Amino acid sequence: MEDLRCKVVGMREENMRLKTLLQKIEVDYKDLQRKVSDFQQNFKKNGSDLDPKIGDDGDQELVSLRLGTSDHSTERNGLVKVGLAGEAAAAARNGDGEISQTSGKRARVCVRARCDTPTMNDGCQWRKYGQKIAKGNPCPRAYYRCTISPTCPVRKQVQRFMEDTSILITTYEGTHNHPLPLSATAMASTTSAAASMLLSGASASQPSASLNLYGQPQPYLISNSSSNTSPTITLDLITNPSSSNTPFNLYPSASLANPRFPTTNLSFSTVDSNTLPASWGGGYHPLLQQKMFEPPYFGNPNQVPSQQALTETLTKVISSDPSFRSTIAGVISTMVANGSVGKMGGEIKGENLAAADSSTLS
DNA sequence: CGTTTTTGACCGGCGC
DNA sequence: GCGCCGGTCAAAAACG
Repeated sequence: MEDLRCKVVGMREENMRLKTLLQKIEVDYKDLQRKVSDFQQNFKKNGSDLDPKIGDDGDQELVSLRLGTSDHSTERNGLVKVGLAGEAAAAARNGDGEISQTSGKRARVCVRARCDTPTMNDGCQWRKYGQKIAKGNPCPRAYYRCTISPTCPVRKQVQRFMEDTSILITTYEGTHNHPLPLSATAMASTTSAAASMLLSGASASQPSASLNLYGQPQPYLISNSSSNTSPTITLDLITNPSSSNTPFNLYPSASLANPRFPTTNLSFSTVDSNTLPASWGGGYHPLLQQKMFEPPYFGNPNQVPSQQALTETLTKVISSDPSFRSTIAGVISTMVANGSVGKMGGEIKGENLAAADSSTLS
């Protein structure tokens, strides 16, 4: 009983912190947006070789900051239309059919995670349509397509990591052309934000862009072909015992350079948890799942003592890393746009997201 | 009986 | 041009 009261008090404090955090995110986002706007204007004035299509759509917002929500009008109507940003961003940039740097190749988001089940439950419905033994990895690679809509082009590849078969490597490709179930939105948001970040980096021909994540080679190569043919961003959700204390790492440069496209790696490993969320069924970013949206009655008791530390780390990460900020903003904006926040549990709706305004976040 | 999975065949891109 | 390889197709099998 006493324990429960402590937890409730803890949750309230947590909510207050998160509320503050969200306000800070919003302020940072606006600041970032302003900087991007300035950046674009400078480029226009200076006759830069940056893709002229960027920022031409009137609202002075970089595609990359849209975090993968491919259709604003749809979003405003309360439908969630999220997915990998590759096609959406490319389409936005190439409204007249102009070929961008991606050369028609879709951005891929590769999620590496520790998972016991054959596939990660990301909330979507998938139908397996093929399986292959890829060269260099004895573990078969399975091919799935989204079956929520018969016309949905989204595919995913699932393969076990050769050197540690408990690690599941899921590669998403394409953009959902239909509303997603609630449970699938956060994963799609996260991957779409990641893909947006990748494309925002890939679209810039100069390394000076503030969101540029260019040139972060993969520390592990899953197979050498997929990453060679498409720009790929890797979300690493695997605990790395040797990692530093920050749960969010941009991998330092490694020796495996991608010959054709940049590969960006984002690590969401935490020092506290040594398992990946067994299920993405909750549909949240693992960090968010643990820290923001997990109702106390579902909470893992083992995580309670470290919550404050994690919160502090999260705060530090968010305030220090614009890319992660973008990812979180993407998730939050999707939730807000979907009106789904309240369903996600706890006081997050009434208190924590009161300050969140979808029009400013999306 | 409808849906999903399995699995060999096929196709296209790429390197030599 | 040829062979290799990844990705997809589609018929058959399995499943619920």
